[in-house]
Amino acid sequence: MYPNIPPAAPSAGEPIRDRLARAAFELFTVQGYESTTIDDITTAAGVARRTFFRHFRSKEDVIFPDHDSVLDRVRWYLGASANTEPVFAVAEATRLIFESFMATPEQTLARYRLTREVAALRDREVASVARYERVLSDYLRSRLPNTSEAALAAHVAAASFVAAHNQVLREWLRSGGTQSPRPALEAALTTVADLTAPLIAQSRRQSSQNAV
Amino acid sequence: MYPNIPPAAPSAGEPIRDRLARAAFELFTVQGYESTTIDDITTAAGVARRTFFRHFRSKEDVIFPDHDSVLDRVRWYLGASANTEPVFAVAEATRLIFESFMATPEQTLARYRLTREVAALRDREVASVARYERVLSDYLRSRLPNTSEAALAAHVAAASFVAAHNQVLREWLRSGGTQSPRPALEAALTTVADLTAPLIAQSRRQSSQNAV
DNA sequence: TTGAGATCTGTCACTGAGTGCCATTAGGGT
DNA sequence: ACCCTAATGGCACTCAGTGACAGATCTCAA
Repeated sequence: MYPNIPPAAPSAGEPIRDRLARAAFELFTVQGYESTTIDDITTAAGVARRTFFRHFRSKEDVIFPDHDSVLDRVRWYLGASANTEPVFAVAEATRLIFESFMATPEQTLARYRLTREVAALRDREVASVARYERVLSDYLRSRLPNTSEAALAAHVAAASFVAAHNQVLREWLRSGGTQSPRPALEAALTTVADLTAPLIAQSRRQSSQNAV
Repeated sequence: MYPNIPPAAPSAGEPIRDRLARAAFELFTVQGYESTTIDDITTAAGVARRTFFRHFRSKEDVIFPDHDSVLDRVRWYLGASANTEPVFAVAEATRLIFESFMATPEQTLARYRLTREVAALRDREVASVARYERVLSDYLRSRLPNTSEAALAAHVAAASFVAAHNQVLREWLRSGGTQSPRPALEAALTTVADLTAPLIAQSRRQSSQNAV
């Protein structure tokens, strides 16, 4: 005799974490994010309510799976790029981020549809992006002299790369993920690299301290 | 006979909304954000719990007062700038945003101290900033041809101005608000304007459609 | 002064997210 | 069979946020 009747949904040897994520996505898209409770999700996945919070920190977390691991990979790459041209390294880091979204296109698309409608999820997405921007600007600052001009250049360059990334990703998402976005990404990265390279180079040269 | 005994704290004719905000700031800084409940705030302000949510949408909202009205002012200004040079208008809009923070310096400083320590508040701050960036890029897009190069230029320029704004504000906050940040802001705006003006100008010229 | 209408507040009950604690179960190795 | 560990179920609890209703306050008009 089993303590729980297994759920009707197909869920053979699928890990509980995946079952929860799949159930959550389905319910969110069908009946909306706010009107889906954790109880709905866990019931659909055939597990106890408490188990949900052992796999995801919050209800929002089930939508944003592995930003942390991507962040770690980006940090690791930049940590190993101490002798690379800074702007080149940041461009490559941006590619890493972009490819992490393209690794699971259908999930990225589903998340995009949700974030367009739910303000809380949009804000969460924005917060994740800000973390990437932070990693990029921290790296650039580490490669530049400790002046406020250099700090400004680092932040502007990081923000520009992230903006380019987002713009290409958004356009791909809006198109429904039809064509490959990589050529557009390369074009955007080239534009931003050409734009920011002089700014970074200039702030590297001057050891003359700060401003105003 | 009064239905409630007035609280010990001085709170004569002060509007309830201000009483709540003041009590919240004090409690947050003394005993931390998470360990302060709405009950703590309303008890300190001498009002009912329900009243808090009539003045603020959420617990976080009490920290971020009037972003909406600032957004409206920025939108209004940009709406009236249909004949201004786009980059100049965005620079002026950035000044508007910056001055809205400088209008209440001590509150801006207190909020900064809180956002440094509480992740939820930091994310909220980031979301607010993203809304400003959105307004700027929407304006730029409205002033540019409908090509993907122009969209990219608009987003990169908007992100650059916002990054410059944030960098100057952060440096002023870190310094404890000692000197006037306006010269640094002007220098940063000049840098970013010089950087993005060619990008915007180029995307205005070409009516040749899109890329890739 | 009085009364009608609108606005604000107090009170209560409720939903739902998230946490702490403990018992139970499953699996793995000895 | 026996431990040991990790994962799950179940329960109780705190707290944010909302809905509904009653009471209080204010304004304006007659």
